[in-house]
Amino acid sequence: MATIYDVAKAAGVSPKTVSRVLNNDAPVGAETRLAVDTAIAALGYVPSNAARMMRSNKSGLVGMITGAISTSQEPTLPAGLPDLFIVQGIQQAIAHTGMTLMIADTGGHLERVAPLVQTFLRHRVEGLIYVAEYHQHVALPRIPEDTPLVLVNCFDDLGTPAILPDDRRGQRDLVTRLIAAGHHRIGYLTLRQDMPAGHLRRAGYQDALTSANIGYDPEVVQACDLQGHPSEVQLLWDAIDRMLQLPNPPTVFCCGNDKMALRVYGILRSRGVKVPDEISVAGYDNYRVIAETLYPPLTTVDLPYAAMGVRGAQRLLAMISGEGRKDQSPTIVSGPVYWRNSVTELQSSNITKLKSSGRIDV
Amino acid sequence: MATIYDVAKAAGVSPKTVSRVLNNDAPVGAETRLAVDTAIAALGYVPSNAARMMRSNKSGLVGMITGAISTSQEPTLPAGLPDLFIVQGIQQAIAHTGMTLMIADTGGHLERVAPLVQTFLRHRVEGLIYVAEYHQHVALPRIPEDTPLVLVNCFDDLGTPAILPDDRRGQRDLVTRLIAAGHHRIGYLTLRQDMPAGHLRRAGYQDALTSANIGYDPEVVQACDLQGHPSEVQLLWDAIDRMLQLPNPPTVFCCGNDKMALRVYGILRSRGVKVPDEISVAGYDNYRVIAETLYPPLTTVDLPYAAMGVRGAQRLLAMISGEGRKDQSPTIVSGPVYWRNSVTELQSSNITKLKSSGRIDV
DNA sequence: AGCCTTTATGACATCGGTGTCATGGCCCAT
DNA sequence: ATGGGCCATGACACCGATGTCATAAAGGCT
Repeated sequence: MATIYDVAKAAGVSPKTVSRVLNNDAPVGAETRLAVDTAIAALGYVPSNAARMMRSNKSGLVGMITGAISTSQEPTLPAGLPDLFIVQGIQQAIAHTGMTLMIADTGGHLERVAPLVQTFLRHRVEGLIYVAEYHQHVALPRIPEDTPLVLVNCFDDLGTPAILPDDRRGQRDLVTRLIAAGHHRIGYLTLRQDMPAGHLRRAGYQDALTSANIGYDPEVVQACDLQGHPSEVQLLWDAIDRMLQLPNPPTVFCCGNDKMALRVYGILRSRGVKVPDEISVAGYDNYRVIAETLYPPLTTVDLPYAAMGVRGAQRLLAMISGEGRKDQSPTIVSGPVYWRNSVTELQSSNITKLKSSGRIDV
Repeated sequence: MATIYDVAKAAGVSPKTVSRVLNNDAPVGAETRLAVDTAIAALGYVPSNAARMMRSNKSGLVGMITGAISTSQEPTLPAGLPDLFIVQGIQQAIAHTGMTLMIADTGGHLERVAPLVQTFLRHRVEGLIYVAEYHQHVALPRIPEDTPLVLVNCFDDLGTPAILPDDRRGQRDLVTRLIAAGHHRIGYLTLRQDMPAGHLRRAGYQDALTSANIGYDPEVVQACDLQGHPSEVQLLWDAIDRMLQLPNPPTVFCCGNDKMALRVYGILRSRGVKVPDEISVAGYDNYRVIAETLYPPLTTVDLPYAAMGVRGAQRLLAMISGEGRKDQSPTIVSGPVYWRNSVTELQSSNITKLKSSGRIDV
């Protein structure tokens, strides 16, 4: 690979002048510049970042560690990966500043984080981002104080800056919208309550009911998430059966996520129940392959993964440039409700009001 | 950040001795080694890859460029991203060798490839991988001869090493299996024929018919892919309607991909047709969120994305170490058929025979 | 004309590691 | 005792950029 010395020799100038042409940080004669540019092109010269870094101590690198591109082969784990939109968001925001993103994967093994951090530190990354595959609590090994770190889709006990989805608000917005559409009996098939997403979404469900003065009825709420375990379908089927046989059955099934909604479609139709004519269905995540492909398309709440990635990168970049290093408050990102045809409007009286509040997407 | 000189001073030895301890490339006295290790720990020293690279000219970096993590915001494009399993495979194989993966994204704009390559070259990557989001032909800008390049999920006219899915064989295997299960009238809702996947899969469908001495009937084959255009559902609906009303209707619908199969489930059930009791459905891709979540689970062909990633990385690593640099033949990776409950066995006479041939997964 | 500023360029040191070579003990076989 | 070989260590140059300083020519001002 050609070096700056080769270029200098070919152009008949000093290496320093070549450097000046490259960086445009000092005036260079037009003729000289031309000679240098010609030599660069002829030799196919590309400056070495390593050498540049030796002096400037700026690597232009950001490291990202994730379990999201899970390397694990265990089929028990969810294999969805829309969470990779987070990576997309980060990439986009990082590239925008001319920095380069290095990525590494833990394969779900937290003990692999430390060596990966070590590798990144060797490359003198200017910051680190840790991305979790779903909203969760994490305990990372300690990372040197002077390397900024941002957590995305997860949080820890140390007040490390975190970017989190606003599950509670999202679910509240959706249910509020359902109520506005005339649904006052809202079945809720929840995720596991020991996961932040499950717990927060359910809280949002209750928030919406409370605001609308609708009582919370445990009869129409049931956890149906066994994390992909085969008996999950049976559990769902039974829950739906039970709720439909109530004297006052739900007019809509609100599902813990879109994947569950996909199952619910299948179950309802297998029972000969029409969606949405006889019962409405809503999901959560705006997992597009499901939500947009289902027929009818699914009403759901956007899990703003791409935006979270962008915000995470932005927050990291700010920390790199010295801003807000001590700010420990998490950044909560909320996504809009996507209102599609899986939900029937039972009455449209007060929807206009909601729309003008700006929280509802059409 | 501490340097090797700081460590040397703290340990009372020369920098070179510290280097020897770090690399274990020459004998060091036990006492000295201890002193150095202590100093390293005390100072939190991490060697600089940049400095190391200056001498050795080995960066330990591999660059990956992709349109797969598409940055584009255009909702017209598919937003599925199981193709990111390719990234997972690559990451896994690269990490295994101790190298580090840098990634960049074109956002679907081919003209952004050149500057990204430039960035990678500055970091002196030892090889490059280009990943496409779906099986396609590409024309990349020229890349310096001495930097190995591997294409994954795409190919070009220059004989650049490529890793491709065996769409033809996959579809042939699936249809062969359908025929063995007694399905002799096989409806095929294809992808666009101008895309390699569409064309090859259809060829595989014909291969299987031919082998089984079943005539190809254009009446039961129809392209139903408008790449997410809204009228796609209508097109599918009409095609299904038409085929079901034939005097001799199909006993199974073979779909161009799993996403289409998901739609077909919805359409069939909306028409009151039971899957699989009244008609069977098969997909392609083994897009797990769909295939495993659908009820009943979908029979499909695995698109071996993770394996393709691994193979791509392996091929690149081989080229980096000088092997097979001139080999222009593409690596074709095939995935197994996943036989699930969406297909009814009309007759099971000769299935055992097929199973023992090893091509069928149970 | 004389001085100061600006422009254009080069010499040289430096960043943090590692390859090369040299050096001084020590052990062992002759 | 003595020369050869191994062990343990250090001095020094070098990788490829760039920051600092020096220098020379050109242009502007009094």
